[in-house]
Parts: sequence; structure tokens; C-alpha cells
Amino acid sequence: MLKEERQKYILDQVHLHHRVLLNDLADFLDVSIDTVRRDVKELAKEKKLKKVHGGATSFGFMNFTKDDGNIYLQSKKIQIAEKTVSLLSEGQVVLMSGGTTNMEVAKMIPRKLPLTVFTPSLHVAMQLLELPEVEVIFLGGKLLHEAKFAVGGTVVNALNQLRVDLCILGTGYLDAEAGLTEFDWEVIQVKRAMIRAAKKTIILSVSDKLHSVQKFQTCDLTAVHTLVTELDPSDPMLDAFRPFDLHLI
Amino acid sequence: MLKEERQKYILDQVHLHHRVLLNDLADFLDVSIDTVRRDVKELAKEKKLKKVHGGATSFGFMNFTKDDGNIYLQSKKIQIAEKTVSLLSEGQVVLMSGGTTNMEVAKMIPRKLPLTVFTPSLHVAMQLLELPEVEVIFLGGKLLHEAKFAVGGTVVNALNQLRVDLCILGTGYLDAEAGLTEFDWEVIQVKRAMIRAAKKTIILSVSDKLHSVQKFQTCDLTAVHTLVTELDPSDPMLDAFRPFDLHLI
DNA sequence: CTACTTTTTGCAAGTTTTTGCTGTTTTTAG
DNA sequence: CTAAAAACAGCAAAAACTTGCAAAAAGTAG
Repeated sequence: MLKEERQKYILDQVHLHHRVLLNDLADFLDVSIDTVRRDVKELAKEKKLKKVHGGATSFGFMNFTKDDGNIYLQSKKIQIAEKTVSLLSEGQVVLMSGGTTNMEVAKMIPRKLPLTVFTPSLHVAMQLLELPEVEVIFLGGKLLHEAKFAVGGTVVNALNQLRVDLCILGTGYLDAEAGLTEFDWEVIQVKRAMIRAAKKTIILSVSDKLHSVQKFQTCDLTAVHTLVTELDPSDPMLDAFRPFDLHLI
Repeated sequence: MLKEERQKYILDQVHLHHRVLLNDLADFLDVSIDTVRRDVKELAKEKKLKKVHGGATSFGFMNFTKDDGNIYLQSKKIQIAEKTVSLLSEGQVVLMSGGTTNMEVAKMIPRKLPLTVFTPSLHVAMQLLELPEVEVIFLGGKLLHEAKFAVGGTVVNALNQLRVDLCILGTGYLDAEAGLTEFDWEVIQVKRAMIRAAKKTIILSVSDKLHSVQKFQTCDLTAVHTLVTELDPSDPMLDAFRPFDLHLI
């Protein structure tokens, strides 16, 4: 194997995983650890990657990502948020769930757009209050410590008496067969009520979460009207969802 | 696992939850507590986070209360909060309003004290959720943009069906003759309902606000059971309030 | 083809970094 | 004040790194 090839592989791995272990590289490339070490040293000198004790990382590695794991996720969420915001129009009454993707949506709503938003998420509510033209109504109830999300009978009852234009459901797990799934039973109850209360339901999902299934089902895909991902609507990854009467953007 | 990965995880957790325990980190990352300690020490030296006894916190933590700039005021509020916390006991069901003094109370509640707290204040709710033993129930409704406080019929109705041990009313204006006064009519409605729902009502007031009168009256002093100020209970400034059947501390 | 140089690679010895463990001191909470 | 938890300092083993060197591979010129 050529040195060029080796270094290309190393760079690819760094770009893909944002970090590599020298041992793994030596193992895979079937050369001594010293050779890999020298390669990485060279690449580091050319500023193509950053050498650290025991491995190498990409440059933006230490940048903060709210979502444990990878930095690309954040930019995907921003893309999704952009598409979602484009679906909103003046005067609408909207229901928003919690989750980091919905937070991005909240951040991205134009300052001048008048909306009425109901939400059971403390974080989303907090963010929405930055917008002077948005009337924020919090769906009160028992708050979950981790998610800072209100659950329980109070929330569900309030939702049952509500009729809104749009429901925007954030982070959930999505699969063509299993539909929308969650691991928290209490959250499910709230999300179901949210879907019932809305004329249309939009689901936001980064492509990583497509085809993932969790413990409990919130609803199946027939209950959903629009699916927003960071992918192009024609992407083959979305093929499994085409049989449903879904609007993909 | 690379040191960089560990440190990135630590930083992400700090940013996400505003505070982390070294034990939790060591546990999750599957390294000794010393290693985590060293990592946190390094990150602290780089000003990426703040090291505290037993864990680490992010820098901007709890900065959503705009600093009133006045250090004396702040320390007075802390004194009041200390006194107030001493009035709480295990298992109580408490109602808390908003305001900066109440925020101090929320910060000061012991981590191990089990309570159930109802509140219409986003900030107070957010702060209380840091305490694992406190069940937080948000009184949902239309949120005021400035105060981040829920008002309106929904809140009042919920309160009318509630019966709690204690109501802690934060920043209001207090005068022996005029009683408790406010300038926001909607907030008044909520505070009245809060007082009705509680067996006992505690009022927190820095001495600066004693003998001030606002536009509308929330209630008169006969509805209040305890008045907490930063002053000594024997202070002559409190003389005007002694004719009432008030507990001064 | 051969002799020579240059580059690349692996190895070994010694150094540095990292990590967990020890016992001791400091801080915290009841 | 006392007991428990956390922080600290020093040590030792393991892992990673460095350097120098020699063998193998590749290139070059006569």
C-alpha cells in the first residue's frame, strides 16, 4: 500500500469520525504503529488534522455540540429548523414539543412574525419569549427534571380542549413500520394529545433517527402530514416513507 | 478513549446541564475519579468551565436573572432567602411566585429536601428542576414576556382547585395601610388566587420596598402570616407592621 | 546489471505522558 | 465538633512518544 493511500485513509477517517486511534489505524492499515505515527505527524505539520496523545482529531473537534456525539448533527438540525420555519405563516396557532431541534426552530422564527404558540417545554417557552410578536402559552403540569417538559393529566386535559393549526413534534424516533416511537410513556401521552389537538402535524427528524424504534408507539405515520429532514426530498433514504401520504421537504 | 474525547464529553455535559458531578462523569466515562479531576482542572485552567467542590459548572450558569447591579440588594435578598428556606420542611406542598428574591430561595433549597412546588414562574421552575428531590409543577398559562410569569384564567382556575401548605410571595410592594400592591393587574389576579390556595402566606420583601405603594392592591396585611425581611425582627423600621397579626423574622 | 544514493519501514532503548492507587489534608454537612 | 466526602500530593505501572539505527525497497547513473 502506498503512503499516499494510507494518508488519504487516515484523513478520511478523521473527517468521518472526528477522531482516530493510532492503534486502530495501524491495525487496519497493517503497518507498524511507527509508520502511522509518522504519517500523522506529517499530516499534522500540514495542518490537515490535529495530533493528540494516542490518536488524532479533526480541528473543530472540541467545539461544543449540544447533542452528545457529533458536530454535524447541529448543522442538520439547523437545516431542518430553516425548512420548518418556512412552513409557518402569520397569525397561526401552533403547538411545539420540546427537544433540541425544536429549540433551533424557536431561535429561527423571524422577530416580526406574529404567532400564538402553545408548548409544554420550558426551554422552548423561554426561547420563544425572546420574540415580542409571539404569544406564548405554557401547558402547565408536572415537569420532568431531565427534559424540562411538562407531562401528566393537566397537560393532556388542556390539550383536549385545544384546537390549533399546526403541531410541530421534535425529537422522536421514526420508522416506516413502527411509526413514531418514544421511550417515555408520560411523554407519549402528551404527544398523542398534541397530535389530536392539531389539524396538521409536522415531524422533525434528523436522518440518523430515521428507521430507529423505541419502546412505545406515539402514533403511526398516517397521523402525520409532513416530515422534515435535512435530506433532499428525493433522497433514497426516504423511500420507505413514500408509500404514506406524507409531505416530504 | 482519547483524553480529548473525555474532555469534550465533560464540556458538553457542563454546557447542557450547567453543572456536573465528578462522580457521575467518572462513572459514565469509566475512568477513575482522579482522571476526571485532572481533566476538569485542565479545562478550568483554560477557562472552559468553572470547578466547584464535587463537580463543575458552566460560567453563565443562572445568568438569566439580569443582575440588578446592586450588590447590597443582592446580599439582602440572600439573607431573606436564608430565613425563608429555614421555614420549609420535608414533604411540604409549596406555592412560589416569581421575582429575584424567590430565585434566591430556589437556589438555596437543600438538595436533599423533598418538596412539591407549584409555580407560575419560568425562572423559578427552571431553578427548582436542578433539585432532584423537588417535584415541580408549572402552573401553565399565557406567559408575560418580561416577567416570564404565567397569568390568566387558566392559572387562576388551576389555583382555585389547589390547596397547599405554604405560599411564598416574592417581590411586591408593601405598606401597612395599603397592604400588598402591584402595578400589573393580571399578576394581581394570580397572586390573589395563590393566597387563597394556601393555608399560610409568607411575604418576602427587602426593606427598600417597605412603605411603597403601587397602583393595585393584591391583598391587605390580614391575609399574610409571615413577613420576611433582611432586618432584625426588632428593627424599628418594622414598627408599622406590628399591629397586624404578623410573624416577623 | 551493478554500485550507489535515497526513501521508507520496523525495531529497540530510553523518555515522557497518562493513569490509578496510596495515604494525607481540606472542605462540607449534620 | 465530628464524620463523611472531596481534593491533593506523591508514587508506580502502563501506554504512548522519541530517537537512532539498520534492513528493505525504490530510484539513479554508469
